[in-house]
Formats: sequence, C-alpha cells, structure tokens
Amino acid sequence: MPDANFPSDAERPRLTVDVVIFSLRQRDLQTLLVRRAYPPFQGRWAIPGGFVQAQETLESAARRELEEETGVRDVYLEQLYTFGDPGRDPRGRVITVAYVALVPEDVRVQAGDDAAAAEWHSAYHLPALAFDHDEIVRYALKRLRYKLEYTSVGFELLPNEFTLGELQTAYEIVLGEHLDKRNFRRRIAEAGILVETNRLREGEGQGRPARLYRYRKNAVTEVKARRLFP
Amino acid sequence: MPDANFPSDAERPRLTVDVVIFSLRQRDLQTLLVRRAYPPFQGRWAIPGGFVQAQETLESAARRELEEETGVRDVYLEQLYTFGDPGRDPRGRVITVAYVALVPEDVRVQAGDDAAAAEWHSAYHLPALAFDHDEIVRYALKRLRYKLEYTSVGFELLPNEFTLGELQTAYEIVLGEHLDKRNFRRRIAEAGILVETNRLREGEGQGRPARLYRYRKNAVTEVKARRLFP
DNA sequence: ACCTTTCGTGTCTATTATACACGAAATCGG
DNA sequence: CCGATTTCGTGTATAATAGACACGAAAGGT
Repeated sequence: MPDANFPSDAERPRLTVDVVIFSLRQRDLQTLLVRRAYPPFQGRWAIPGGFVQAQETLESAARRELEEETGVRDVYLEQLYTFGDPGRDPRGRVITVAYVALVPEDVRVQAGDDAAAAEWHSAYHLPALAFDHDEIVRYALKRLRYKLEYTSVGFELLPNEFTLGELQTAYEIVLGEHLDKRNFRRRIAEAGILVETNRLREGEGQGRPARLYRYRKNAVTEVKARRLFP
Repeated sequence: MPDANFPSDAERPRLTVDVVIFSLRQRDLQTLLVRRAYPPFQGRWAIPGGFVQAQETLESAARRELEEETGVRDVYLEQLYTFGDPGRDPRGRVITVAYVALVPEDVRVQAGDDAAAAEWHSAYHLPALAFDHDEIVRYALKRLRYKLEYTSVGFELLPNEFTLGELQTAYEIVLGEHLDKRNFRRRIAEAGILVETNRLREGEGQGRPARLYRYRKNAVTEVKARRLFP
C-alpha cells in the first residue's frame, strides 16, 4: 500500500460505533433502542450509536455512547463485528463497528441528549429498525448465546449479588431452554467462579429465602474456552 | 445521531482491510507477508492489505487483496476484528478491518503489482511487522486454534483430496499438540463430514499408501458449535 | 397450626473421552 | 527376490462426564 494509493478526502468513509445493549428485565432479554429524531429513518427505532471522534479508540467511543444512554461505566463490552456494505446508510459510505454490552437490570435509562426516546424492547420481538440494525441485533443475540455456553459472561447480566435461582433463570431466558436445577448448580460449583456470601435474599414473596452469591471478577476470562453447559 | 453531527471531511478516517493468510507448508503453519516498498515502515514485513474502494463491501475488498497476492478465489475467509486505535498509523487515522484466510498448500504467490516481495513466514516465529500487524496475526492465530476445536475449518487448509494422516498432521501443527490416531479418526468418522474416494495417495515415499478423502462442502457450518476435539 | 412456596441437596445410569498395540500393505536395499 | 522398514488401518477396556430424577428444610400466608 504505497502512499500513492492513499485515498483522497472524498474517498474516505465515515465511521460509527453502535452498541447492542442487552439486559434482563421482566423475565425477558431486552435491548435498548432509541427513536431516531432526524432523517434518515426518522422516527424509527435504532440501536444507540454515533460517530467515532478524532482522538478516541473504538472501544472508548462505544463506552462513551453506552454511558450517554445508560449512565453506566465498567460494564461488559466486546466488539461484535464491523458492518460496511455500501448503501447501508443512504447518506453515503458509513462503516459501523458494532459492540455488545451487558448491563444488569438495575440500570436506568438516562434522559438522553440527542436520544429523543430510549426504551427497552424484547430482543425476541423487535420492531422495525433503522439501517441494518436488525441484522446487527440478531448477530449480537447469536453471539451472546454462543458465549453463554462457553464462558461465564452470563454473570454480567446480573447485579453484584444474586441467588442461584436468579442465575439459572438468566441462563434459561437467554438460551431459551429449561435447565435442570441440580445439574446446573453442580456445574457452577465445579467451575469455582462463585463466592458464597453470608446473606440471604429476604422479603421476596413467600418461600424459603435463597443464599446470595457474588462472582469472582476476572472469572470471565479464566473460564474461557471451557464449556459450562455442553 | 442527527445530521448536525455528521462529520466533516477532515474528521473522516481512512479504511483498510488487512488479510492474515494462513497456509500449511513445510510442516509449519505459515502466513504470507509482504515487504513494504514505501514509508511508513518502509522495508518492514506486513500482512497484505489495502484501502477499501468506494463501491465494494468489506469482504470483497478482502477477497480482492487476497486474490492480488495469491491468485486464489473461493477460499475460506472470515472477518477477524477491527483495529482502530488512533496512532496505529503515523499518517493519520486509519481503521483496518482484519480478515483471516485459509489457503491450501498448493497455491503459489503471484508476482504482485505493488507487493515488492511476498514470502511465507512461520506464524510461530514472525519477524518485526509494520503497524500493529503483530497483534493482528497473534489474534488471528488464537482465533484459528479456537475455531479448529469447535468447527471443521481445518479442512480449508488442505487440498481437495487428502489422507487422514495429512488431516491429523494439519490439526497437530495448528493446535501444537499430538493427537491420538485412533481417537482422531473415530471423531472424524462420527462427524460424518468426509467422503471416501476410491483413490489412494501413491508414490509418497515408502509405506502403505493411504486412502484419499474429500470433505463435504458446507460441512463447516453444519458442524458449528459442536466440539470436534474436546 | 397447617398449607403453600421456594430452597437446597445426592445417586444411579448413560454417554463420551481416553489410553493403548498389532497385523496389513506398500517401498527400499542388498 | 526376499527380508527390513515404513506407514496404514483398526477395536476394546477403563475413566470421566453428562443427564435424569425426588424430597426434606425453611420461610410466608391464612
């Protein structure tokens, strides 16, 4: 790639990051959508995103967008895929680097600046989305399920302390299948990624209260490449 | 993302694709490197790549670069990751979408146009590379190993017809560990992704000639998410 | 007090992974 | 041409892992 080939300004694309933000709420896997206030696709739902600024990395651009929408920092974020078909944006060549974020249920959507309205929508029943965002969300869901089976990212969808029942429910919602309680708990125990607290989940309706657990930070990487639920 | 935020020309990055081309040669996993003819990093080895043109998709840009270097079409190619740290290219903001290609041993490097010299180098002992290309190749290798264990991409590194011994050797070279012959063959057989031919590998030194196999196209996707070698 | 709800636990069976050795079919060399 | 050498192709026994399955304990509700 000699300098002679270095592209002129006109040939430069524009670059955005878009973030698929997953969260478990109302016993459903949901993703945060914003309603577009301007053309193109004015009024349509879209996943949050924006242009990458001059001096930021792709990941910090994604974290900035995420924080603008949800106010959260220090959550799980990974690069998903880059979408760049010519024609995916009617304004010209726009390449987007898509990210996936996992946030716990207690996160509240902020009163966004340019995000006219931000709402949670079921990842399983999406409205019509702007651009190729439906493709991006579908791919994100596929990746989430895949990683849930091979790593322990699932914990990122839960608050700091959680019961084993809540953890199992989280897995069941994302994977879309029922899991055996005893086998599930055995695998979690064998993986050694949980620390038992001495507190119990109190006042959650009737029934015996469940023990609360916390998960060891960095567990995500340590368990990598080992199947939790074969 | 209102139109008001639409970036001016000066804020647009440049976009390249870079392709990590893996091949098995001389009982080694090798990757194709080109020597840079112009600054920056003039004279250094780099992975093949170039700017994305106005009306092509990212994948067709990667296939174009691949074909320019090796002359091959219709080989395995997948998007790896997008690298975009500011400062990764001294000429300004350049984002690169990295791809991984797997080519069989019988492809010959072409007399490249702008690629002054193209050579195969062991993926395990790389020279100093331009830009962040060492990071890209290391990540590509990690991904290749990972996928080899969970899918059947390994066949893409072999010619159309191959013996089971050659297949096993391919896996051993990439994974860097010895595999048991009988267990290996049993798994391959159970996966049902090979078709036996009635031909034998003749004239390869001494020893009993081995049967040649072909693999079913599309097998890669079918076996996905099922571990071949747990 | 008793009924209902949720929690927490262990064993037996089936499946899957691993370790391991030798006769068959070809080439090479004297 | 015949024995030595090389590579091919195959099966079984054991260990590890996954899956199915039920009931007493601890709380709240009436």
